[in-house]
Amino acid sequence: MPELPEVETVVKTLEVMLQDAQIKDVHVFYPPIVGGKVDEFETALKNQHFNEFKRRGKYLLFYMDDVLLSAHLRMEGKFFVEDSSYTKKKHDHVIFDLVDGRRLVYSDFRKFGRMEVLQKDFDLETFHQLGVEPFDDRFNEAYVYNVCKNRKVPLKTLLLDQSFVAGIGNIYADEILFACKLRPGRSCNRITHKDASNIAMHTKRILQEAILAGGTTIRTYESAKGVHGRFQLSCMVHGLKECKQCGSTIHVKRIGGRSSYYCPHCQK
DNA sequence: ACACTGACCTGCGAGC
DNA sequence: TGCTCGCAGGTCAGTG
Repeated sequence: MPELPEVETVVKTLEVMLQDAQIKDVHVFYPPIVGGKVDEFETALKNQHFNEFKRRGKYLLFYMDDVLLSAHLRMEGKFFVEDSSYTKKKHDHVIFDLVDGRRLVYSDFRKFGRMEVLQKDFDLETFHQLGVEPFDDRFNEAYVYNVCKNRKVPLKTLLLDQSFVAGIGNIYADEILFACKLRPGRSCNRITHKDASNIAMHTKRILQEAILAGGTTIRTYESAKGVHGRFQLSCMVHGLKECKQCGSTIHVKRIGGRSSYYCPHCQK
């Protein structure tokens, strides 16, 4: 389940593998992935070079010669760089043939991922209603507190709201709230300035640590052909049965339609 | 404006 | 064994 740190790792890995590579041909096997406009998508990307690699929230951004290609992996989307002998597998939905003979393969067994071609000068500030980046200085105590005091949704729901802050998914939302000692179901408008400060601080810290964990494995990806962005983060609550800190039984509750893990003893 | 729900999709594990 | 059912995940359209 790629969240911000995984997307960051995938972008960095693809940058190493694909810098300056040129697309010779594009094959779309499942049209909804590109919004149904297959011809437009293929035509726009033919002969284009991969010039710059960026990330916005959980979106991958490829700056080409004349256009910007964005990709969202959703839950299961993966990019692989293969050689010319590669044959299409069942869950491959988009294949980019490169001029150097390699193939960039987009594989996604749930068909949830999406790609779109945009203008190069597309305003990323408002891209898909995305909010501030977690590492931006604007994501701070004052910002968190001011948004929270006007909202009544559970904190967990707010952290997953991409227009509040871009890039946090279900796993990190649970981990951030554990670090802040706040229950996921706590209403936004019932937090203190100190809580807001903790949310901003722990969000940055946890995402940064996860990026570093993912980053250390980039070399492995280079030798292998796959680009997974799969990092090993030791979770403190998400997916666990017992709290690592106090041994209490972890509770699982559905909040905002998602499974939310928390320790009833450590989180108030 | 905000809050909530269902659709999208497929593999897998639980229960019958 | 073989079937059905529900869950997992992020985003967005639709509804209240």
